[in-house]
Amino acid sequence: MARKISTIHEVARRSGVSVSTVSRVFNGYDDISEATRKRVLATARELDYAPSAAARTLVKRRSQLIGVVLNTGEEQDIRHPFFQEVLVGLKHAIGVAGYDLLLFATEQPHEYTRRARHHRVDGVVLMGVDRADPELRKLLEAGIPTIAVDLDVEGSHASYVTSDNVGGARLAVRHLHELGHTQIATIAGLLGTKPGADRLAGFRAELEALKLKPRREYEREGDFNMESGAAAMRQLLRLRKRPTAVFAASDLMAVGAVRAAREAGLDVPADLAVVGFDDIQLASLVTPSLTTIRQDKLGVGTAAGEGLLGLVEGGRSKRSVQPMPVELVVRESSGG
Amino acid sequence: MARKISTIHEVARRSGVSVSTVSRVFNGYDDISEATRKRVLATARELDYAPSAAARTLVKRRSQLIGVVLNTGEEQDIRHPFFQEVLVGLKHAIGVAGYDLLLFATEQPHEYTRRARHHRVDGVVLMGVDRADPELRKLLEAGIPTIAVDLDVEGSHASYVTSDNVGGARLAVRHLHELGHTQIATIAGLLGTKPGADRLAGFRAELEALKLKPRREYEREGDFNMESGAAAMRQLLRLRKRPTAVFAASDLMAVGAVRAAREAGLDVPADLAVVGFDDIQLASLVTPSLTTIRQDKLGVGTAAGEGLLGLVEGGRSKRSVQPMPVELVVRESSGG
DNA sequence: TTGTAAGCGTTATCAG
DNA sequence: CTGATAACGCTTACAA
Repeated sequence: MARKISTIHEVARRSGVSVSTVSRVFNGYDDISEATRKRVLATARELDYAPSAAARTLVKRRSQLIGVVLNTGEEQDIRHPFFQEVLVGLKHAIGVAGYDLLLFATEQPHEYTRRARHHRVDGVVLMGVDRADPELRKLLEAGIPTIAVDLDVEGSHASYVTSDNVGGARLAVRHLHELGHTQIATIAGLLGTKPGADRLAGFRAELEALKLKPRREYEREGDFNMESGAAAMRQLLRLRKRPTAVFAASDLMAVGAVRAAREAGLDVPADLAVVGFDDIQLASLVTPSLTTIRQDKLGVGTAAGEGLLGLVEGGRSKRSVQPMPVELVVRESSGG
Repeated sequence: MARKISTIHEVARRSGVSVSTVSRVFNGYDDISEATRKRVLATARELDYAPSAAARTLVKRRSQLIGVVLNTGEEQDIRHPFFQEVLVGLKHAIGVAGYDLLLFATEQPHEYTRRARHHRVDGVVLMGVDRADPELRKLLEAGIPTIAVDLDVEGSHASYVTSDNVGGARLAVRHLHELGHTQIATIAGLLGTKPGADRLAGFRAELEALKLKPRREYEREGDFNMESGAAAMRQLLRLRKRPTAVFAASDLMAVGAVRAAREAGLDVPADLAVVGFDDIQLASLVTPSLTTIRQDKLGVGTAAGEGLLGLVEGGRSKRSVQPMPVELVVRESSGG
């Protein structure tokens, strides 16, 4: 039933011109008489003609496609609403520039460099990719413009975008300090990830800036998920000098921490102040609502898209990596 | 820096065979001597050869690409984690079959039929598309295999997938009834959408099956979001004979309803039992935790992918539309 | 079992 | 301003 797709030849024939003329019209050249342009456009509309992306890619050697690697780990990443919003921002940014997104789906574990070449994508966005992924090196070596999210890759054709994790962590600690807390602990995210490491760094930096005594036992590593937050909190509560405030590197861990504290008979925020990170939807809906550091997820996606287009079109965009601004959102859990 | 992409000709030359032989090897034909196959594969690996998708698409007239229309409305859809999970399921299902996803990003409002032809996608998945979208008709007429999510399109090359909304609503009502409730209200979703309409239909059907008296004033329409749930609840509470239980057609509306009830001084579930729909992440994390109808979002995505591949590869898959099973998850808000 | 050659639908170069 | 024509990289009869 699929109506036959019409080609440039038909448009040419039906409007009495050559294919090159049609091609020129469709590529916006201006050395075309207004009359023929109109005629061509008209018959094209009649035939519902759409140029073949494949043919075009073949000769122009670029596809107007941006490849997206979205590692949806067994369970973890999927649950994280983060990527969805980033994707929306990305889609918008590259859409206005006339590109479409190619989401690599084929299951070959991590063969994305080959697939990028296969489709001749003009650039690649990496999301949820592990820094240890061996494909990463291959991709960078291939010279394909690349932007990673939350992973610090750099090179002449590669860059990354991430939120201001250090600044956000400092904001959180400062907030707690202003509330009078001096025994502030942290539940860090996976330290193998850039956000995990940076948020811990920010935590330490602000402690130092505030001249608060750093204590190793006040630093616990989680995996960004709720259960790990609860586990870490239980350990913190076992300390002889337990913290009165805790900065969790994700909202989910913060929720876990709150639960663990309550199970131990503590009141949040009266006995324990908690600050999270991300400002995911549930942050405002749990009880107590979560004070947190808001990431601009849409903005991260937009920045990734624009940064990538810079690399793709403008040659290397020398613009250094600018972390995306974050914002402290005060709610109940910190008692602020 | 981008290393030149090697072509089939180079592979052919370097391994001393013709291009057609290389082509045969890569297309898995078996009329190739084991010796040459090995040789070809070896040099291909050496050159890091990846066949050109564009060239292949041009001659085979199919792209191994599935187009995805993901309407991320100004705010609403984005916030809904639903699509992310469906996308993951879809990606997996079509990935194992060797397809990739093409996410239409270009901003032309709804020109997706043209874009589908432009890229010669083998099929299209529609998500978040409005039933009134004029492009919808064009797409179906174009004869491109299409599967919609939560939108009942049908045709020789089109079908859809959705959860068992009617059954889910009935489950919810029955649960409330078993708990002793007889004054059960509903906060429906947008009735212009398939899930909204079906959940209301299920609500009514179960009421009738249970021989409960239907009351028009116990039916309120929301828009799936929290605030609309709260607003609807406030109205329900104003009735002289207020309901003792309410089935909300989304978890977000259920949360809104709970809040409104509490603001009115009612206790949930003691004074009012609430059941939601979806089982999004926050359902288990709010207080009280939400009794709800769980949708298998991943399953919806997988079903969409498999159904589409059926249409694409097997010709029209005559399999009638099977709603995806849902499940009652009992938590605190219903007092169950 | 393998090679030759004609497309697939565009764009780009070169004439006119 | 417009038309031929040679690529672009691959698949597929058709030969050998």
